Amino acid sequence: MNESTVISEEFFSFLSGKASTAISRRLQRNLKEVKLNITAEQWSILYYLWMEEGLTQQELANFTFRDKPSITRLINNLERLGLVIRVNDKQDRRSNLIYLTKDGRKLKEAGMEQASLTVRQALEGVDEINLKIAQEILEKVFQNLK
Amino acid sequence: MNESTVISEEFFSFLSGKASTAISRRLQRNLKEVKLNITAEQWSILYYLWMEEGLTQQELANFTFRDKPSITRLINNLERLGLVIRVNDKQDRRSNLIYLTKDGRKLKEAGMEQASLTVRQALEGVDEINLKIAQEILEKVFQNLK
DNA sequence: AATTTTAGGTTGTTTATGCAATTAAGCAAT
DNA sequence: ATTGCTTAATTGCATAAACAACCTAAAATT
Repeated sequence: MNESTVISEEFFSFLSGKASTAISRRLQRNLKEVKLNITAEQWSILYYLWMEEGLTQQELANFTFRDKPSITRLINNLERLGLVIRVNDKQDRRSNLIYLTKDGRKLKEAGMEQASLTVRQALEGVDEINLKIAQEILEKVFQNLK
Repeated sequence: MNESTVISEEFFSFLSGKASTAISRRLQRNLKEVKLNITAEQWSILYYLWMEEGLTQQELANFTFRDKPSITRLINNLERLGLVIRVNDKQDRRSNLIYLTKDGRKLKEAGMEQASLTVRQALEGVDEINLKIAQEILEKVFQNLK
């Protein structure tokens, strides 16, 4: 892209993240449809915990590309909902290790199913090869700016 | 995409909109760098007004894919900053037509320049053809879900 | 060992978001 | 003209975001 890049309407759409906004709204809706009363943001934290428990808040911040205060408050809310608990790390007393509660674990199946549904809905009619290209571009953009 | 779609890490990155988050954070930073004290979201409203004044709040909502309450509050803030004014539409008294103030118009050049800078930074080393593909995929995703 | 620097979390403040419910104006159709 | 439906905008409520400032513990320097 050269110096004289002009911002087009399409480009603006790209820049404004309309697609990802649409995805997260749809996820929210799909979660609600099966009575999972968690937000899309809470889902994104749970997702990493479903993969591996005992992550620190800092690790969650890195995974989800949010700042530390955002994670503090998301964990606060998830803790209030009884879905996760903070466990102080004996090795490094600055850190909290975040674990799922039984209730938190129980949401995994339905939570993943609704996410998978959301992805299917989002990608209907999307060519796999082009999708791969799009992912790479977005990854490149992210690397350029992070 | 078939029924058994598994959510991968990359995919999650796609879903979570890391790229667009990074873009809007960078835009924010770039605006600040030239002493433009507006948020990226405010910028996105001003962008459409710089293109055409006298849009209704509903039109701005459609353009920016936000709901009406969000626009109400963004306009409130922009009005408080003295950058826009609401003018009641004589033809349809339910509508507000949003106009830029002199100060609001003055921001156009610098505002567009910083956005353009942001885009250049985001797309460094990105192939134009693949970029086009990525845009199309995102547009398709948006159409699938909106 | 004492001091400085770095790292993990929290709190405060401002802004933004989504959804639901409301008000007021326009439109339709009897 | 009155009733009912739709549309534009606002308000209330809960959640989330970014940034700065802060606290405490760990690590690094001297």
